[in-house]
Amino acid sequence: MARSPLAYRPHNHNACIDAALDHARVLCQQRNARLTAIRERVLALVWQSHRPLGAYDVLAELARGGQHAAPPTVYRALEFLQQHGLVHRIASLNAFVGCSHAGERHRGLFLICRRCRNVLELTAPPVNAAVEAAAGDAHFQAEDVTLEVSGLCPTCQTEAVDD
Amino acid sequence: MARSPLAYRPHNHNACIDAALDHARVLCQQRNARLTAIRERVLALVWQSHRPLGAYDVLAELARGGQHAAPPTVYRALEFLQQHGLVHRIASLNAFVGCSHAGERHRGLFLICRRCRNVLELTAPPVNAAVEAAAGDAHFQAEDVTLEVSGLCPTCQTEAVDD
DNA sequence: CGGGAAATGTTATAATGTTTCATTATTTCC
DNA sequence: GGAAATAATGAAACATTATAACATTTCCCG
Repeated sequence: MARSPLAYRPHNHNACIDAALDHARVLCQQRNARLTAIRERVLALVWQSHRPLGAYDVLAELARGGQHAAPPTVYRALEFLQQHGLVHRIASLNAFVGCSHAGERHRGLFLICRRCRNVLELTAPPVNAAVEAAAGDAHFQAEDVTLEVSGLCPTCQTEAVDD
Repeated sequence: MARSPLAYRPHNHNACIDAALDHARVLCQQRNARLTAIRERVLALVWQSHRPLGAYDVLAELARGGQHAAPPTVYRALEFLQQHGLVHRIASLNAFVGCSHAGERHRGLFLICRRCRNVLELTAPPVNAAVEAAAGDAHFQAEDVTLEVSGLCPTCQTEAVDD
């Protein structure tokens, strides 16, 4: 049997964070975008886990680190990170998650476990093709796609009692 | 060339509303669900157009009709309507739209025009199949799917200057 | 170094959604 | 029909998420 995706298994998550930060630094340098201290800090916080983090959770984490900030600061940082494809907003949760395909130009599909709340981001070309086709049939010009699937991850299926 | 979908064209919209209300009444009767005055009123308001309506918009419309109501009233009505598949919540807009496939047990796909804000609901089995397949590959047990496509509807494509 | 753009700080407020408890309506069952 | 149980609504307060507006600082570039 295949192993569960990384996001759903225990793993050395510091490696995830470091990789994401390194990647972000490179990307921003290439684009002449300024990955300032706050932006980097917010990115690190979002990557603290594979669970989406609300803007006010980020705020609270900043405060825990002794860094006072007001909502606009966090929203601005998140907006920057989104624009550069470093985080995604999960509309169904009003929360943000690190992008695991940063820089790749992709259309993400998110598998959100309702039990452990971990999120796995997939790139599924057949899904995108099918969506494009459906939109095309309706003569609709697609720009952005929000595709979020809620359910149970492999780990939680085995123990879910239906909570 | 095929005509645009109904939602994007001028049409006798009162017919939409009436059909939706009739359909809702029948469905609720079959299910022993109580389509109370408020619920029916909210459903009618949501169907006022093919544009999603926010909960507070519904509230304002109720007020315009002389009917005082507090937020929970509206949220409760919307929740009931959702549970019975009579309206859908559009997560990316925090708003609600009438379901055009009420009672059919379906998984909707929403085409949201960013210019005129009309929404067309589609049922696209190939899309659902592709999503299921992608989730299955990740051993993920899908329950709910949020699939919202933002872009330009046929009508607005011809005149969109990029606003 | 100085001028301009970008980023951040700060305060206030808007928009969206929920909790809680009281009250009223509706069904059920004798 | 009438009492008990259940479902629905009313009402007030509050929690959460997001933005507006304007002042200040930082950074880049010449």
